[in-house]
Amino acid sequence: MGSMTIGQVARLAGVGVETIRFYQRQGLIAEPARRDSGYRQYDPEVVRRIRFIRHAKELGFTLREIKELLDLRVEPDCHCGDVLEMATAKIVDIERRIEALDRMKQALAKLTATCRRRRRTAPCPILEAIDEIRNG
Amino acid sequence: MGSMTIGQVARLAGVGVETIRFYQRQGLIAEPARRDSGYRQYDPEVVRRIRFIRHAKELGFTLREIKELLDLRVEPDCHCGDVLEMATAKIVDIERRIEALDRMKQALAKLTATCRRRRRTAPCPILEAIDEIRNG
DNA sequence: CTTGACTCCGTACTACAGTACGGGCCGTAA
DNA sequence: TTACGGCCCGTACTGTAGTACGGAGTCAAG
Repeated sequence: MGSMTIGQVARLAGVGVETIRFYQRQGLIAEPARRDSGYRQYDPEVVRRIRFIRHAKELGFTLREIKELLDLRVEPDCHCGDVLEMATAKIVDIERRIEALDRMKQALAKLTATCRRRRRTAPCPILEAIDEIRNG
Repeated sequence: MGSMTIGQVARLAGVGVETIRFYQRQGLIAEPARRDSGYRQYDPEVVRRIRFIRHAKELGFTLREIKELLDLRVEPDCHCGDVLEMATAKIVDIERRIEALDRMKQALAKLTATCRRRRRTAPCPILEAIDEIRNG
């Protein structure tokens, strides 16, 4: 019973079948056992692993980084320091991205406000103003 | 005097020569005048246009959207409404991205904090916890 | 036992935004 | 005049993360 097809795993993990094959090729998921027919036989555990990948992606990690994370995980004693380092770097990265997005938002908000207030004859301030925006 | 080579434009605009050719192919920049030799002759105005593209990119617009923006700009009377609509949609989009990044950051921050506090024998909480994170 | 859904494989294709390549012409300074 | 850097062109390649395709074999229900 403890064995699932790729389609079952895909449905449970919330990804497509092709995505699983792709993750396999990328080394994010181990090559599973096979039936005589060649059909992949998955341990239900792999569902957790794919969800891990999904969530890590949502956390802003790339597949490459996720692979590193998963590889660390496999090592005998988990090198928490390495994980911590990656996570901390990722936080800094995320903060920078938030700041940049916030600047974008402020700039656009100001522009749309001006735009809504403008007189019929005035030029569109958004197009005029994008030139002025500096990032950082 | 009023005419520059592609290399000069590239330097002033802060992009590569190939990027300018690429923008040309994508219709973001008009095909410029040419010398007899075939060399592109740019009006310095194009530097502003490329900077516009760069800044719009920084504002989170894709090249496709930037093209629309630039095309709107060309139309006789600027349809500010359309621009406003795009900008407003972009603000909503940016807000969503900020929220997602903020959730990521909170999650990672909590994890690294736990990680730093953990006892030698405890499992690495980051790897353990990524499974638990839900995104909105 | 047949039908239809599922799975196999490798390859090719998608979008995005460039970046690189190679062979050949052009422009300018020494 | 020659050397060197700049520019021409089309095409191909990069990386990221998948998605699609097509022909063949397989599984399970009716």
